[in-house]
Amino acid sequence: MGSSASVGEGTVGAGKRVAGKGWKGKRGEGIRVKGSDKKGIRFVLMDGSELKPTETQASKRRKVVVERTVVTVKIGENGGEGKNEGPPSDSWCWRKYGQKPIKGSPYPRGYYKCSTSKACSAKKQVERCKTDASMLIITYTSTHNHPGPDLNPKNRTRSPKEPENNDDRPKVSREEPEQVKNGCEEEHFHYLQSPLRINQEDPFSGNLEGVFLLDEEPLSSCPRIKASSSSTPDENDFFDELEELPMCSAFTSFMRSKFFDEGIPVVPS
DNA sequence: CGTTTTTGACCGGCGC
DNA sequence: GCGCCGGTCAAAAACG
Repeated sequence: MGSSASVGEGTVGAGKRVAGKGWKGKRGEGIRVKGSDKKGIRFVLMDGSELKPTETQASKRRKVVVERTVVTVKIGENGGEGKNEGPPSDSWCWRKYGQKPIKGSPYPRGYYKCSTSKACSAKKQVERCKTDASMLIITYTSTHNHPGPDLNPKNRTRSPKEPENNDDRPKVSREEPEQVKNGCEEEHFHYLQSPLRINQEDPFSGNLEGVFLLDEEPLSSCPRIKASSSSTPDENDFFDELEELPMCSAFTSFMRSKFFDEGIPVVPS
């Protein structure tokens, strides 16, 4: 399926890259040494500090204390007029470091790291909604530990690689000729859902610090999504599942205003 | 030339 | 205890 799309865009073949040439065997020589520290999983605390598996109870539960913010966006079908202001959440530079097919989803998930600062542990995962390819589900993990790029367009001197707009999707255009030809579709997606901070540790813990906790994506809370996207039975099924999630419009409204006002929500310290 | 992307392999957690 | 799956790393290639 060379039609894999952007988020996952996957697919190798799709791209311009002539993979297949000498790509194999690169690691087959046993380069990877078991036990090497390269694989260290970092546990980022809500306050941005990091803990090493070996020195924290987190070693037992990887999801602990990992802050996550989920944003659902719709790839604009049109110019997305006013929305061009752009997603405040992505004024950062992201560098893709991996991609993996996800079970249950026809689209692969892309993994991005903040490239603004090497020391920054901020990451994000971008995947397409399994039921609606026009929708992107972006999950931000950790927070930026640096000032970050200036949100002012005139001051934005981010990486030369990224398109100067909403860079939620760093390079979709490179391998998604089909969409690209339509213009700037991907550059004008709309936010359908406010970002939500998810603390996977324990939804019931009292350690909220003003942060809302959710168990799943908030799609169900956004009527617009259903209204505009529900076009197939599958989707209904998909949303049906989500409807079980506890959400309230007041909450989303709050988050949305907060989000657009501050950009990427940062953990209050 | 430097940076980013691509992609297979590896690691570790979790479920059964 | 085993297998599955998600997440991350790093080499090589491509892009600007």
